[in-house]
Parts: sequence; structure tokens; C-alpha cells
Amino acid sequence: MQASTDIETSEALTERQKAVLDAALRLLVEEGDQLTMTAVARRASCSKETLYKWFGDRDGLLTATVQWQASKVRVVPVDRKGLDLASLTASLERFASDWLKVISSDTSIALNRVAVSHAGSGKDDLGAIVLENGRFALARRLKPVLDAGQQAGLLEFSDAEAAFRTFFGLVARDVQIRLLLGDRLEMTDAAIGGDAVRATQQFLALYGAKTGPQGPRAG
Amino acid sequence: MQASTDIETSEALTERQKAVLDAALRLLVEEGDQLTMTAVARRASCSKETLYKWFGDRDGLLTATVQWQASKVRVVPVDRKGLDLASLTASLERFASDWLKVISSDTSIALNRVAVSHAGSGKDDLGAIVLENGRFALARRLKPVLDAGQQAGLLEFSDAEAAFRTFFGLVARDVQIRLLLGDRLEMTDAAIGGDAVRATQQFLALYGAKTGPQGPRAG
DNA sequence: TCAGAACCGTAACGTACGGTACGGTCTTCT
DNA sequence: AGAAGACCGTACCGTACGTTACGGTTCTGA
Repeated sequence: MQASTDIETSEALTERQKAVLDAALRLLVEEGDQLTMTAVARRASCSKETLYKWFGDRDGLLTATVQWQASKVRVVPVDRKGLDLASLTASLERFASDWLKVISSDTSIALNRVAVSHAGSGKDDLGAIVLENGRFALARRLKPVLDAGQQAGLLEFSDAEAAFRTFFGLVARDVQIRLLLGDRLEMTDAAIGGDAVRATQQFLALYGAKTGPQGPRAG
Repeated sequence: MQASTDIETSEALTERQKAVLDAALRLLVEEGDQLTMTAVARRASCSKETLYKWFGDRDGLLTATVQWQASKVRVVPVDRKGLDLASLTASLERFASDWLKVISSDTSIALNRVAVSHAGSGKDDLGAIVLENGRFALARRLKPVLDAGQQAGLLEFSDAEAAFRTFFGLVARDVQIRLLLGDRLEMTDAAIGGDAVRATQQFLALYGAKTGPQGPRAG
């Protein structure tokens, strides 16, 4: 449950190793969990011996691949000064839109699938990594925004974690589980944008401070 | 995407076959996706030849197992007459509580894990079945309640599907994905009950008709 | 009682794949 | 230039497991 070692490991990779992990990632997206060491070696034009030397075993390669992908999505910090309702709304919509884009991407779906499978097989390495770099990373980035909104008198809540989880639910709804289960659910940019606006409005309706007449209703 | 064949197949099973599927289900919960045909045969005290004769191949056994479990959870219809705010609230809380109990159960987690893995491997049979008997079955059962609430003047929405999905998000939040990814998340009866009440109140705050002073706020 | 089907237990087969070994090639360092 | 190491390609090994085959036992129906 700690997110400490992902930076070092991703920094310590050579360009060649990154290329190999990119190949593994592409293969994972294309073929799902049944990617074989032979297939990775062929796709990356490297030998299996090298794979085993660098990553130990198949699980090590999988773990390195997930961490490599996780290290690629970096944070865009949100400025907390001059926060008003408009900028708070924009921030929340941005978070919602980004998150929907992530969970509906082929890469995220493939990674979550293999992590879910992995979690079902005793060792929960991949599950913890995906969770740490997905849902928990989102919470860490969003919480400061929520706190700032509360300090600015725009939001009202007693438990930031509960508020975050409500926002999470309003944004994701059934999208992720449906995609993971293979449902064809086209998440176009327009749909994502609309969902982000709706989720933000609903969240503000629930947690927005009652000072002032901003009570938009969802439809 | 149709839910037609699950009834017939489950009815056509002999007691012995049901016992075998129960054994497979228990094994699936205990050992995850790597249950072998040999293990199922041993656990069920039957021969592998019988397994292949009855279910065709491993995928057939998996499919039959998932359908068998799906056929076991039956519907408790909700009476739509004399609907007032109290009974609507109770119905929604009941749905929320039931759903949280389902998605946090070992059986559901194991089934969803294998279905997610399966969906990642081309054939999306299990994913469609789980989706059909889970999320879509819930929608079919809840929609009449929402419609009745609207006709009784208690709810306001233009799109029942959107309203349902919001309810779904408010109830499930991040619970299912965290459990699927192996997060230790103890869902006690008390926590489930509290979540059900909170989700219902939030849903009513968003979709409740504005006639009358019922605007409880979540904490 | 007897034939035949259903079924159990186990052995056997074939294959896929994780993991290892090895020869050949290229780079690097001295 | 020559030695050492990293790496590629491929062949190979061992095992796990899906699938099939078969002998023996129990059930069923005439």
C-alpha cells in the first residue's frame, strides 16, 4: 500500500528497457493477459534470456510494465489561490474529465484486467500498484482542491474522504466495471465532457455551501 | 446482451449437476481463476469425463457455473401502491444495501474476477452474463421504483437511465473496483447500512421533487 | 437376470508456456 | 587488436493442465 518505489524504479530504467516495457504494454493492450514471454521477446526484438535477466520472472515483467505505465502519467498541480466558484467548478470538471478518459482508455482497461486477475491469484502486487497509482493517486490530487474549496467557503463537508468517494462515484458510476466486463460503451469526448459537467454539478449540489443561489439541478 | 437463456438452463439441471456446479463455485471462490478441471472433479467427486460430457469444455463449465449462481439470486418485487416518501426511501435503502452486500461478497468478487479475465481474452461470454445478471438486472428492478416515485410526485428526472446510473454511482462508489483489485475493505453490516442511508439521502437530494421540505444533507 | 447406459477413478496424450542453455554477434574497454 | 561482457535468436527442458481413453462399478429398465 505504499507508493514509494515507483519513482526510483522507473528512473533506473535504460532506454532499451523502457522500449521493452512499451512493447510489453502494447502487447498487453492488444492480447490481454495471455501475453507470453516469447511474444514479448519477439515484439521487443530481444531475447528471453534478457527478459529474465532484467525482470526476474513473468510477474516481475508484469509488475515493471504496470509501474512503467504508472510513472508515465504525471500530475498537473492545481493552483489553490484565487479560488472562486468558477475555478473550483473548472477544476472539478477537469478532474472528472481526466479520470473518465483514463478509465475508458484501452491501456487502463488492459492494466486493470490483468491486475484484477492477479489479485484473484493470491499475490496482490499488481492490484495494489494499480490502486495506488489510480484511485488513491486521484484522491491525493483532489483532496487539496476540496480542502481549498472548503476553506474558501465554497464547499461544506466534515469528511474529505467521504466527499471524495462521493465525487468518485458520481464521476465513474458504472463505466469502469462495464468496460472491464467487456461492455461496448463508447466514451466519446462529448460524452466524457457532458458526464464531467453533470458529475460536478451534482457534487456541488450535494456539497456546495448554501451561501448564495447556486443550486443547479441535474437532468 | 439478452437475459433469456439463463432460466431454462438452470431449470434443466439435475440435482447432481447442481451439486457439481456448487462445488465448482466454491472452488472458484477459494482458489480464483486457476481452478483446474481435475480439482473440480475431485471436489465434486465426479469424473472428468462427466464434466466434459455435461459442459463441453472448461469454458462451458465456467459459463454454467456463473449462470447457476446468477439463477440463485431471485427478485423480491416491490409493491408500487401506496408509495410515499417513507416507503420510497425504504425501497431505495433496501436496494442500496442489497447491492452493497452483493458486490462485497466473496462469491461476487470471485465471479467478477473471472469474468473480467475472460472479457480480456477475446470471448466476452462471462462478462456479458455477469453484467446482465448484475448491473442490468439491478436497473430492471430499480427502474419501476423510480418511475413510481416520479408518478407519485416524489422524484423528478427526465432520463430514468441517467437517474439509475447516478444512484448506482452513489451506492457503489469505489467499493467494487477496490475489492476486485484486492484492497482489504471490510464491509460490515453497519457500514453497508450507513452507506445505504447516505446514498439514498444523496440521491433524494439530487432527484427528489422540490415539493415540501425534505432536503437532508449528507455528512 | 441381464444388457446397456451412466458414471467414477485414473492413466495417458498433446500442447502451451515458463524458464534455461548455448552459440553467434556486437559493443566497449584497455 | 584482443578480451570481456551484453545481448540476440533459437533450441531445449520440465511441468501443468486441458482433453481423451479405458477398465470397473452402480443404476435402470425389460
